[in-house]
Amino acid sequence: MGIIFSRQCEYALQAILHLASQPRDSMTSIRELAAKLDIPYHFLAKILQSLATKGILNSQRGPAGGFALSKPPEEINLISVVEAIDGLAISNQCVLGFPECGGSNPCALHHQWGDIREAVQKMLMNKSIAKLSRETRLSRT
Amino acid sequence: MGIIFSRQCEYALQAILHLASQPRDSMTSIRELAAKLDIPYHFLAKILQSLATKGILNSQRGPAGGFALSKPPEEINLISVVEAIDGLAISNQCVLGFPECGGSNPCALHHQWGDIREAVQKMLMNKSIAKLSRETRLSRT
DNA sequence: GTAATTTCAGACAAGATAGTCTGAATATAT
DNA sequence: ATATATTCAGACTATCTTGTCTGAAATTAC
Ligand code: SF4
Ligand code: SF4
Repeated sequence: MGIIFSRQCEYALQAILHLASQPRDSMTSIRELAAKLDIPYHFLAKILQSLATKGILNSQRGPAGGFALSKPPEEINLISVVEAIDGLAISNQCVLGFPECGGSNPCALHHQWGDIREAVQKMLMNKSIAKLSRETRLSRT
Repeated sequence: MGIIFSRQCEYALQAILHLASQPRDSMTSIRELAAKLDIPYHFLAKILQSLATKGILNSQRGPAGGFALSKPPEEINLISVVEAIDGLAISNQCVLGFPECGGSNPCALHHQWGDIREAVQKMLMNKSIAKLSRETRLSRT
């Protein structure tokens, strides 16, 4: 697992970020993505397939086929990607791992963690792929 | 894995929290801790041993033996526990999982994630076990 | 000194996540 | 039609995390 997202989720974000930098009408193959991003081919394949069935990507078979964003990058925010791969545990579960404690009788950490969690969610919701891609291109070669 | 800390780390925090609620000079056995917190006995044993070798807990063998905090709970902050179990990855690694990117040419997420990361660290550093235990006792039964 | 109770140490098993492999289905180009 | 390039589907392996088991070493009580 990555630091906060699963490995799969990290790969998904990286891939989508790359797709956003490509011309909107073109398809990008797994082969190319895997090579550029240095992600295991077949592992990436599964992740992309999963994103396709969830409606985030379009897929096209055959030569010149591949994947592309299903919506303009302005309309895709990070949280929808995270949710598609990792689910919503990050929004609900307890940081300390206490089993029976939804927050009805919150401990000291709950509020402070709540603030942080909110910040994360806001960040993920407000950041569209478009924004992120634009800013990323500025700084990463 | 838990949501942000490993399962081990969650258990460690729970155990330490419980130890902080016990009289300072008494020892608490693994058996008792495992039962009260509903944590697998031998798994907890390893975690406590690990915390003992790292100097966070004292241990005592034989009947009436067990574990106790090595320092008054005011002097133990959460981050030292997290560091002992999970290491410092949370402080250093990239959220997106990009390999070669320590932040020298940061992407758009880096700064925002940086803010959040700082908030987490501040929270973990400022919250002593004593504080947390006190406030926890108020709200949990 | 013997029995009981505990931590300590390390091997082992189970489960989850990550990654690999093979082949079928589909689309394109010649 | 045939060859080629791709996604699609699913079984399989590897690795890491979590959890279990067994027995030794230490301490206390009698
Ligand atoms: S109140 Fe504390 S223990 Fe309960 S869910 Fe919130 S952070 Fe976890
Ligand atoms: S700049 Fe972006 S990609 Fe690089 S370490 Fe920071 S968050 Fe990760």
